[in-house]
Amino acid sequence: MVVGSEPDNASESEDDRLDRAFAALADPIRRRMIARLSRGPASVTELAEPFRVSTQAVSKHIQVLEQAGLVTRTRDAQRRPVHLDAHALEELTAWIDTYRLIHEQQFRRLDGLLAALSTIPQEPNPRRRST
Amino acid sequence: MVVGSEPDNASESEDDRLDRAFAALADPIRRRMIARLSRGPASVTELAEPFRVSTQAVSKHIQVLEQAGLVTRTRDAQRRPVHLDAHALEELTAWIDTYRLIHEQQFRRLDGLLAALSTIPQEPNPRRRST
DNA sequence: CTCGTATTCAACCGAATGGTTGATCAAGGA
DNA sequence: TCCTTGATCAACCATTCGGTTGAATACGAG
Repeated sequence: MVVGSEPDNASESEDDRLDRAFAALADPIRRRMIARLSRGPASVTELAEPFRVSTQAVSKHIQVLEQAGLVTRTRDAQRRPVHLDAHALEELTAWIDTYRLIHEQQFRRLDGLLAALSTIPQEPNPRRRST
Repeated sequence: MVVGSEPDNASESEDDRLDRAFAALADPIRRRMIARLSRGPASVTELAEPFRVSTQAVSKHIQVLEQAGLVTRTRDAQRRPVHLDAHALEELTAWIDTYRLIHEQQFRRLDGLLAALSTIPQEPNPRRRST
C-alpha cells in the first residue's frame, strides 16, 4: 500500500484524493462513522456497535476512510483506535466552495448586466456577441 | 434504482440525497463538469467536448448529476442545456462543516483539560479505562 | 503457555458503476 | 419532405463495491 499521510507523495494527484474522499463519504455508514469520530477516537468494535454489519465489514469501511485520508489509526494493545483527520474535510469544502462561489459570482454578473441594460437602454454596446 | 426524475418523491431521505451527491462528485469527469457549469449552462455536446468519451457516456454522467440534485436541465430546440444548482452544493458543505466544527471544538476542550492538568500536577492517577 | 479479545486477511457473491456500440427519437434547416 | 444534428435508449461487458463467512494474526490476562 503506497498511501502515506505525507504530502510529498508525487504520484498521488489531487483528483485521486478527491475521488477517494468523496467516494468515502458517499456511504451512510461511513458518514455516521465520521460523525462519531468527530466526537473523538474510537476502536473498530466501538465503531461497529451502532450497525448490524460484521466487524470485518466495518474494518473495510475504515480502510476506505483511511485511504481517503479522512482518518488515521494508532495502536493501543489489541485495539486500533481510529482518529478523524479534519484536514481532508477542509479540502473537500474548499473544492466545493470554489465552484459554489464562481457560480454565485456569475449570477451577480448577470444581475449587473440586466440592471445596466434596464437603466441605460441607450448605451451603445461595443462588445462582440456570439449570436 | 427506485428514483424517478420527478422531485415529488417524498420517501427520499437526507441520507439518500447525500449518498447521491457525494457519489456524483466522486468522479473526476463529473467534477470537471461541475467546474464547467459553475461558469454557466452548457449543452451535452459542449460538456462532452473536453473528454474523449462518447456523448452517451456524458449523457449518463449528466443523469447522475441530475438525480443527485446538482444540476437541472432545460430545453432549447434539440439541445438540453444543463444548469448548475448550487443549493445541493451548499447542503454538502453544511454536512461536512458540521463535523469539522464539532471536531475542532473537541480539540479545544482537550486543550483546556491538558492546561488544567498541568497546573495541578499532584493529582492522584486512577487506572485508565476505556469508555 | 494457553485462552480470549480485537482486528485483519482471503475468498466469494450479487449488485452497481462506467464504459462501449447500435438503434431510435426529436427538432430544425436545406 | 429529406437530411443532419443533438440527445437518449438498450443491451452488453469488465471492474468495483459492500457484504458475507472462515481462517489467521496480534496482544494481554491468567
